[in-house]
Amino acid sequence: MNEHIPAPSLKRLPIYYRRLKDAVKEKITYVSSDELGQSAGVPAAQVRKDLSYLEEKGRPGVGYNAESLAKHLEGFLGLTEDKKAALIGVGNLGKALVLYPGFARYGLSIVALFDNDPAKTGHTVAGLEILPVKALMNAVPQMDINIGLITAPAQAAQEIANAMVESGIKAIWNFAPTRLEVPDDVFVKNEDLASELAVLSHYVKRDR
Amino acid sequence: MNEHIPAPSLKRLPIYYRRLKDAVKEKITYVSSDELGQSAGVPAAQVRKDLSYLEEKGRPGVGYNAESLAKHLEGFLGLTEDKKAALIGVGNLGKALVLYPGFARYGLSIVALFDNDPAKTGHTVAGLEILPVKALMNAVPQMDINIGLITAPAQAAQEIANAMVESGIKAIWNFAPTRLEVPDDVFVKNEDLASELAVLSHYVKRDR
DNA sequence: TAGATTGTTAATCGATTAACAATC
DNA sequence: TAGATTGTTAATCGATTAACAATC
Repeated sequence: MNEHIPAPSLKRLPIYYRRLKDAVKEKITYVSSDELGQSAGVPAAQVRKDLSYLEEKGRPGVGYNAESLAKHLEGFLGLTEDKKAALIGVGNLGKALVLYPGFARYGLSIVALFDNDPAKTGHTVAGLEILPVKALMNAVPQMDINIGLITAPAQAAQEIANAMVESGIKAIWNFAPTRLEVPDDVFVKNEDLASELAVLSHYVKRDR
Repeated sequence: MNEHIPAPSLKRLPIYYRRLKDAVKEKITYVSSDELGQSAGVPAAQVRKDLSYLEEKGRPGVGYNAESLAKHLEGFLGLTEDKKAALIGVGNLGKALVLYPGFARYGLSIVALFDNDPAKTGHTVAGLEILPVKALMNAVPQMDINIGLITAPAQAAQEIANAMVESGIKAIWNFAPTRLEVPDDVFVKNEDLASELAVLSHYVKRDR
C-alpha cells in the first residue's frame, strides 16, 4: 500500500495500461486481473499484488474500471506530464530515438540534441539543431529539461554524464554499454542491448 | 554448475566480458571478482556465483585469467557464431537497428529486411533491399536466418510472428509493445521501451 | 609464509504465487 | 441468492549476499 513499489511491478504497469486503453476503445467498462495478467504474461494474483501498490481499488466479482484505472496509471506513472529530454550522442541509435514516435505516447519528448563532433553540430535532425555539449549547461534550465539520454560511445559516456549532472539533470537513461558514476541523488537507468541480446544468443546457441 | 543459469546472471555476463576485453587490451592478465563486480554494479560474491555456472575456474588469491575467461564467455554466449537475423517492420526503430553497429560486436548481423508496406518494399537500407513479408518463407532457409526482429507496430506484430514461426525461426526479438502467442519451442524476448521508461518516469515524477 | 581471492554453502532478502474470506 | 473476482495473508520460490575453509 504505502510501501515502495518494486521495479518489476512498476515495469508491468505500462502493459496493464495499454490493455486498459484497448478496453476503453472497445467500450468495455471492466477488466479483470486475469485479463490484465494475460497481456503481461503473469498470473492474476501478480496483477492484483501490483495494483495493490496504487490507491485505485477493483470491484470484487466485477474487475477494475478500465477508464478510471487507466487515468490513475497515467498519473502514477507520470505519463501526462511532459517530460523533456536532452539527447547526447547523435549517432544511429540517437537519431532513431529522436525519430521514434513511440515515446510521445508516454509523455517523453526529446527537445534538444547535443554532440561533441564538430562535423555534426549545426546539422538538424527532426527539426532540432545539434548543439555542442557545452551548450547543455544553459539549455537544461532554459528548456526545463529533466531527463538526459546518453547514446554516445562508451568512452564518452562518463564525461557526458558529468556534464548532465552539472547541468542539473537528475535522471539519466544510459544506452552506452558502460556503468556511470553519479551522485546519489541522480537516477541512472541503464539500457544494455548487448545484455538482452545475450539471452537470445545463448538460446540460439543451445538450440543446435 | 550443471544447473541452468538464471537470466539475471546471463545478462551480467556480457558486462563482465567487456571488462575482461578492456583488461586484455591493457595487457592485464588477471581480473578479480571484485573488479568485475564493479563494472556491473554487483558485489564480488555475485560475480563468483554467476561464473560458477561456467566451466572456467578462477585462481584463488589471484583472480580470473582475463583472456581465457573472455574466450570462454565468447563461446558460452555464442558471440563468435554468426547469428543471422531478419528484421520485419522498417520504420524508424527498424532502420536504427539495421544501421546500429553495436550488434556486430556480439555476433548478430541483420541480413534481410521485410515490410508489408508497398511504399517501402524495393527501397534499400544499409545496402539491403526491403522485401515483402511473404518472401520471408524462402529467405529463412536460404540465408540460414535464425533470429527474427519485430520492429513493426503492435497491431501487425502477431501476424509477423506467425510468419516467422512458419518460416522456421525459433528465436524472436520483439520490439513491438504487445505479447506474442507462439509455440513452446519458439523463444520470444520482449523489449519494451515503454516499460523501461516507466521506471524513469516514475522517478522523475516523484522527484518534484 | 602471509596475503589475497577463490568456490561453495548457508542465510537472507524480496518477489511470485496460492489460497481464501470478503464483497460486489 | 449464486457466481465471480477482489484484496490480502501466508507459503513458496529463486536470486542475492555473507561467511569461510581451501588454495594460489
